[in-house]
Amino acid sequence: MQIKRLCYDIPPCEHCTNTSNLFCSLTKNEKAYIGKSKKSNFYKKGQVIFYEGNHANGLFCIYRGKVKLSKLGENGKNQIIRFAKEGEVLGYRALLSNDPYHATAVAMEECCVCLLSKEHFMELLRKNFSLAWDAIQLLTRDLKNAEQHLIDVAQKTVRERICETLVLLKNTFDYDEGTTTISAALTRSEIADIAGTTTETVIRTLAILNREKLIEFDGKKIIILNLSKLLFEAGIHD
Amino acid sequence: MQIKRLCYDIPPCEHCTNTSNLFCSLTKNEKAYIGKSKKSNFYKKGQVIFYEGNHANGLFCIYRGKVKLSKLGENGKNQIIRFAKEGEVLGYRALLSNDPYHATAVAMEECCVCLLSKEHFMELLRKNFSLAWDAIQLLTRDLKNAEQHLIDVAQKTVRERICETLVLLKNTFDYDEGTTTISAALTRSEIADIAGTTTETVIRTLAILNREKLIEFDGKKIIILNLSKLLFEAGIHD
DNA sequence: CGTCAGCTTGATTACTTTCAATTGTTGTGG
DNA sequence: CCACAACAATTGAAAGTAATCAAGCTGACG
Repeated sequence: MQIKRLCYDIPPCEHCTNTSNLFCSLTKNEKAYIGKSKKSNFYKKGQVIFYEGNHANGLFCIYRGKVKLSKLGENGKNQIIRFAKEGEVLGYRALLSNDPYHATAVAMEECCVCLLSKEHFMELLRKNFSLAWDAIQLLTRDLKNAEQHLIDVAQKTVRERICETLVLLKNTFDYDEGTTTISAALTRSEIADIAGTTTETVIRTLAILNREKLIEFDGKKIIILNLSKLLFEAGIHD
Repeated sequence: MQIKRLCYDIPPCEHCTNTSNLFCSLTKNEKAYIGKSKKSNFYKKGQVIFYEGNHANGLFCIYRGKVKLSKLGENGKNQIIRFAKEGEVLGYRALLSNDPYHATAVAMEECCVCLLSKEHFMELLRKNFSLAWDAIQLLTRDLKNAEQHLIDVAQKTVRERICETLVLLKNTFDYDEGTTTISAALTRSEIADIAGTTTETVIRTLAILNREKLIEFDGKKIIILNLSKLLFEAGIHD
């Protein structure tokens, strides 16, 4: 039972070994303060951590696991906005702008997520410039990514977008130890929801990329055989 | 000569009548501080205020005029990211993340833009929580818009996107006094760069919308005849 | 008055989606 | 452990949508 294993050993925030991108510049005391009313929750694959449109009452910090953030279009179609993994925070945007959550967060695998109280977080934010600064850095990063993603979707062909999605998955989740197998196993329909296309087109395109020896399949997982060619095909020429 | 008229009367920041979305919570003294080394510049239609990729050495604050922010895709095609008008700031994202400008800013008409020194801004930011807070609010707003725009481009048809673009233009620039004529005159190719399509398709679609009595043309400008139907066609059902 | 940029229209082509049908996989309860 | 249900992947054919290419038009401006 993987869930049992996860239950062990969730340290208090001040001893958390995750290098959180939001709390990295806090002192031990500050971390302890923010974690005062920490609640750790477990989610199985597919379970929802929060729903788009619902009231935001806390900050989620991923202790273990991968999470996908998605948003519904007017027509009911899902669009995956971004991913988050160990050490990353969720829902900070909603807290900062005092809006409802703008996206739905779903566990992609067994997850352990800590919920930090809105009050403690906001309190510390007011007093601590470096926390506000880190929040700004996070926002600028997300904004940059969102704008880049926008241009990609608007201008690239489906094939390019799918190649780029594979690169994104590799960068976000890394390879399985010692291989070039992307460590996250997504469904074709999830890949479609990132690239902004349909399941069928993803299947056909992946089959072509496979025939072209750019990728290979290992069960549900995807092995990258030729990363540089994939980058080229994705229209990424840096 | 409109440019001559604009030259008159640019007040120091502490007496600026624009309700800036970034400086609204500053005191007079703080505004004076930030405006210490203010330089006001004039741009004619089509002139570039800053280029994507160039080093960011100051904060631009629009005193008069409208500006478009665009970004190049890998294939060289332009994508208009957003617009800005009187009172809005440009380039704050680059300053905050210490990156180069991520977009190119072009004057859409006669503009007067004040350049505030990076040092004074950053200095005040460090000392003044309410300024940092306003920056956070601005970032969350832009992020929300970017994500919404992403979903629109990814999921809507060209027709929906063009309808939505017209609504966006109306919301951003308002009508000409006492009419339903969108006050900004964009080229078809600019509209295409917002909606993520081609000039020809914009022309064809606008012609159809015209035939359907949703819009009308007044020279280069577009008159909205039926806003609620346009909203519906844009897939905006709030 | 010529030129240049923007606008318009038509015809063709390419790409993607949609629909439909089939097979494969996984997890659950009897 | 098997049967079954639910979900995921696959394949093919048909339909639609928008991009591309090519050509002519219009209006502003030096």
